[in-house]
Amino acid sequence: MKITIGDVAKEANVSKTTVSRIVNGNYAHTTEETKKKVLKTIKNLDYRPNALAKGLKSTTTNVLGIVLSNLKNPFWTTVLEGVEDTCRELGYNLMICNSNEELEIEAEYIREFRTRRVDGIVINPTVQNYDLYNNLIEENYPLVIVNRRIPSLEANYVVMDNVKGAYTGVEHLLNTGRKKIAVFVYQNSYVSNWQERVEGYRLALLRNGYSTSDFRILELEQRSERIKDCILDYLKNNPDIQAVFSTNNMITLEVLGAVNEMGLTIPDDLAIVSYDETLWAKYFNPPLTTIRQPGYKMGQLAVEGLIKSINEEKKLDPSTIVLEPELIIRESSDKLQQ
Amino acid sequence: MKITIGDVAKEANVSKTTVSRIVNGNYAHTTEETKKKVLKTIKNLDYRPNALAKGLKSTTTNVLGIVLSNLKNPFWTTVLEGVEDTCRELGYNLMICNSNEELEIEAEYIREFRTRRVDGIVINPTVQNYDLYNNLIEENYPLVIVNRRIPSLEANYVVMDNVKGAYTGVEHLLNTGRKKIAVFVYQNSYVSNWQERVEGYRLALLRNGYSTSDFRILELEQRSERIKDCILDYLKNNPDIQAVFSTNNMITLEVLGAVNEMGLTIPDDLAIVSYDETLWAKYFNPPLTTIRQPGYKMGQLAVEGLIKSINEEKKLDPSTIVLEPELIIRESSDKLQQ
DNA sequence: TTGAAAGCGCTAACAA
DNA sequence: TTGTTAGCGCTTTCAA
Repeated sequence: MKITIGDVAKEANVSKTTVSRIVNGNYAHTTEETKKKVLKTIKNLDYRPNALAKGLKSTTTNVLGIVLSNLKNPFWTTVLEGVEDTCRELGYNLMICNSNEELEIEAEYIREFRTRRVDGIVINPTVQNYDLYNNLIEENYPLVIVNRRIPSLEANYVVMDNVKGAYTGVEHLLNTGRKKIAVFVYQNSYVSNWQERVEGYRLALLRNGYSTSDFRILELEQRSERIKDCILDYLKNNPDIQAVFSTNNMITLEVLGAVNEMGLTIPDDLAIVSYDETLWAKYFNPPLTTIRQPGYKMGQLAVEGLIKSINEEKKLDPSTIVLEPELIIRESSDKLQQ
Repeated sequence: MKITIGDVAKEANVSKTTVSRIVNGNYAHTTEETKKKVLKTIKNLDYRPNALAKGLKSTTTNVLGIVLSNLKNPFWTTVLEGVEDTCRELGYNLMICNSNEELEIEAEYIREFRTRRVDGIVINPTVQNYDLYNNLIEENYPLVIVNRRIPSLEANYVVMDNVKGAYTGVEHLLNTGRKKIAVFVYQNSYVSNWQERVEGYRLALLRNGYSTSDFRILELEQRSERIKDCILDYLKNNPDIQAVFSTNNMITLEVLGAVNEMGLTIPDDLAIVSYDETLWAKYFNPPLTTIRQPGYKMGQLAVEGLIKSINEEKKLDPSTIVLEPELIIRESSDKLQQ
């Protein structure tokens, strides 16, 4: 039924070795004539090499695995695009899975990737499976961790400068005349990003003459259905707030919902700066000021680094790449009119 | 270095056969004692079966491939979620790639999937590689086509009822008092969906007492940077238009941009109904009336059908599943005030 | 209940 | 330049 390398060899009257060489573009040991002959029979028989057999023999599959934690957030779609494009360019295929922030699923998928002998793994970790990540690194399994840092784990990272992003956003709000600024953030002690963004907020206030008593921090429960209600309560109880710095694009949507419901005007009643540039941000009325993260670039660099460490003979020193976010100023944070 | 089934066998003083049976949960031929012994050594040695070797032998990989055409559109993220979850539930892993609507890339990826012996393929086709799809079907390669129909190709489809979705949306606009309704659509003669949505628009007008002379159809170039300009021109040249039926969520965003720029008020100056419910639709001001497509369900049914046809001995008759869209009414199409 | 042995399709060291 | 041969790690038939 299936055409194998043996069928081609027989048909072309050469050995399997010769066919193998030609299939793999290794023409150095072959006359032009046999090359042509073999190429022709390959075409005639519509021969397709079996990647499983090849992988079994060569212990390399040219497949990479990626573990994401949330498919809904469009930021990850951008990262995935970068990953996918780069894989294609460099001749790799991609296995994808979604841990949905659950430890067990993450562990199961990593195990699965190893069983399938993927050449390397890109992961946005739940952060909580420390032994799992550590194990991978100890066994020298090619791995790049993206977006989140894992405390005290030496590894290859591609992450964003979250402190700087938040700092820039909050300072912009101060510069446009806001004095009472709140930050909205998910509570999750494992994810460094969110703490870093709050840290950026704190720093911006402190370095601009404010004190810790000016901090206004609202922590929200990520999985909750009641996020908008929490935001409504908060805004009603703190009518002096002039601006919200939102650390996540899903939170931003809920803020906008709450603002609509309260009949507030943006930016006069409340200015908004939001993390993550999205497809829709510039189409809102008024358009949203956002902090754009280079997600595509993150995906690209992760794959490039991964493939580099796959190809390297000896273990490389772990490296951390930090990417810079960029503030995109739009009308949701226009200068305050006095 | 790597632990193989042989290492386990040696360590446990049994044959490879016995280990193989136990690894695969086949305990029928084994005493409780050897089972325990083997299970223990597997754990001790941290043995991981090699999926490549297994696949080579059993000619089945438990991997599915999916070819998407556009990662940016959040509709596809939803579909992907359905696909991913269902794969996980049914014990399959997923390879993903993005054709980006390009024929050559689509063909290359399909070839790659076959080389890797994925057990089946889910595809949102560019529609233009007819021979490629036909070839797959002739060779009885498990395949499910989602979202788009390919003319005169008998295959397994999971698609949406686009005529009905558009019909419902346009009729809703008529019912709320609009008489001059335009439809905005991408021009692409290959994609049935868009033609079907225009068809739904036409039908809704005709069945409600309008004639072909009332049709207002704006075709837009998908890859163009000038979409908003085209929309602006159109709206300025046709000031009598009371409502826009947008067949795509990206077009909708451009319409909103144009509306903001012209200073029009929604829904009084212009009502909007848009294809595809999105994360952001309900947070706009005013919230958008949309047509929700069951993308998650589409992904789920595609995978379930695919696995069914993988497991079936004899070839099943091709089946087409049509999913129903749902109109979500919000303020962007509020009743017209006279 | 257990195991020996053949072979899945391919690669590569070595020989010719 | 070309081919022979020995596996890669696993499953499975058949025999013990």
